[in-house]
Amino acid sequence: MKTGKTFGDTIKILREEKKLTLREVSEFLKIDTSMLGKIEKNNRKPTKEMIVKFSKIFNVSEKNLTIEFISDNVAYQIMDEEDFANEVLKIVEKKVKYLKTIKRLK
Amino acid sequence: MKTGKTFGDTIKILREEKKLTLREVSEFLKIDTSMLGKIEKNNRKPTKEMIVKFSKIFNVSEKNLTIEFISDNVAYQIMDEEDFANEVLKIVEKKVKYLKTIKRLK
DNA sequence: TCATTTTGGACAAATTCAGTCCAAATGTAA
DNA sequence: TTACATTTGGACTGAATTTGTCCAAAATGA
Repeated sequence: MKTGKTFGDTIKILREEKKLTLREVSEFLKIDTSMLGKIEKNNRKPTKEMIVKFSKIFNVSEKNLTIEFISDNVAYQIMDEEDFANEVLKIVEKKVKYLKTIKRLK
Repeated sequence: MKTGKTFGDTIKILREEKKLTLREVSEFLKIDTSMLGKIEKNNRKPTKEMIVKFSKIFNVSEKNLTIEFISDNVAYQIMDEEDFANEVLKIVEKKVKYLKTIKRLK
């Protein structure tokens, strides 16, 4: 699985590769067709359960799909704030290290 | 200004350095004392305006404070999902680059 | 043309979040 | 100890955001 542009793109590409319609996939996920359409357009977010099902129906790693999804959120969040994206990422790295240490101590 | 542990920590440290009480600072920000207390404990988020005022009253760079704040959000977001933090960060970097290109083209 | 898929607006329900109020706890100085 | 100020946190309200559905219009395509 390659990291396409956005999470929605990824899902759409996977779906088309398998020659499935929105209706078919949405039925499997037990959500509205329209909802799935919106997810592919990045204006609704999938739940964890949906991601699990996506990984099943498209036969891709659930972990990768999850990573793909989270990064999408983070990327958008960083982007629409300001132009500090790179600086932010550097600090985030430090913070993550810090928080992991904390976590390990508990 | 150094990057202390969390955004709340940073604010608290700055406040104490200036020997100001919660009441004094919250008055300046025009928010409830309790609200400020929660911000220092990271369970309420400051608005942009609050960050501007923080930077004024503590005499620190607004940009750095903003970066500090955004990174905090991102770090927590990444952390509490799963243990994929580092993988996520790598992908985010790519996505940000991608999104920036898009933005530039528009 | 007819049938199916895709798109997107409008909306209700659900969930999350901000901010305030207040009272209890903690600290401090005389 | 007393008196007073500061800090903390629970409970709550209203606002804002988000989710998911319904439906109809647009696109696709055989």
